Amino acid sequence: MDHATKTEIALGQKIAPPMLDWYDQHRRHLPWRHDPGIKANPYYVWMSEIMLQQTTVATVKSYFEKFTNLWPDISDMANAPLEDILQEWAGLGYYARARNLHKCAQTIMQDFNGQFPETEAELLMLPGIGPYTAAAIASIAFNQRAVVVDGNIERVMSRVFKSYAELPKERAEFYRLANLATPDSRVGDYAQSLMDLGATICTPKSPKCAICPIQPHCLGKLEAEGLPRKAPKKIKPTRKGLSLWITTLDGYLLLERRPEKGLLGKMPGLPGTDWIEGQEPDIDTLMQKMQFLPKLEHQLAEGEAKHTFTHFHLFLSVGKITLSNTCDLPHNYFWLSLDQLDEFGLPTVFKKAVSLAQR
DNA sequence: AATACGGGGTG
DNA sequence: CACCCAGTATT
Repeated sequence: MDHATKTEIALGQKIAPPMLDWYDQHRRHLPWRHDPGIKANPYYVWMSEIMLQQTTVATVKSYFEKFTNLWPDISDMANAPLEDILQEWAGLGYYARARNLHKCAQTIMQDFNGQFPETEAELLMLPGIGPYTAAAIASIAFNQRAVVVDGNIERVMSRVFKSYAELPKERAEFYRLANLATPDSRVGDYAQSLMDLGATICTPKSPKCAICPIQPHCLGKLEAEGLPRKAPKKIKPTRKGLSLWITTLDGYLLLERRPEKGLLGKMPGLPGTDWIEGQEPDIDTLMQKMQFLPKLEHQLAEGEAKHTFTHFHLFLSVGKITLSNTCDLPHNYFWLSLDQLDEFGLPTVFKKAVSLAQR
């Protein structure tokens, strides 16, 4: 399983010391990052790591501040209604993270007496915590040796060891290399130093090898920009859909709560058709679904909202309907006062549709 | 092993 | 526009 050569072992051991020195000198202040010598707040470490999954530091900062102000500790988060958490998560994406955040907080209150488990294996069993996050929390919050491997660290390892392993297929090879480089002490600082390095110096394009603290040991520096090797991406198909902007004369907008599973699960949104590849939106089926409304003739807003999800492009048109007043609704629909719309937490695709309807 | 799952920033 | 990002859960 672990067939490291003596050369690999020797190289691995050269990485942590200069990285920790560099971290001590260049450590960035981040809202969730504890000062040197101060104990980490596991709740902050957990919250930040969940938010940072596939999401940049710049994007996360304001969300982290908002969440820790609204819910200062794990019991506050566990007791909050899920709808409130989704409302505040809106715009950050990957909404299963928010649902799992809530579930995880409740699990920790019920099964762990409100205290985070400190081992990688226990953390791994919690909702929303996978191999990366379990290792990150164990090392950063509890100073346990754990092999932390994220996209940054894969890139740094591929370059330092000049590995031609291809992502995502050979992810295990980068774990093996990262293990060779992981020290036994200050593991949390070490993991964060590598991630900072990947974000600022060992970048995907135009890496700044000239100022890299481990450049003297780096085997791949001459071909850094070509590493790591990655499988070609699939092309995204294009889907089309129609959303409905249904308002009343007394100033309410019709919204629906989306199903728990699937895209934008449990988030609020404009009612509309399914989003389908290769055919026009199925308006007949939509109108049958909206039979509870007194009037169904819509007027098409000019243009389309364009939005790209992880695995498809969307062209969304908007049909406008004006009703004289509100009416009774099925349980997954609700009226929102237009006064509250601007600060209401809608997924970005629906924010775009709203701005189209309001033009 | 492959696919579903957001959105913003960058070159 | 394509690529990237402090990945996880499901199939």
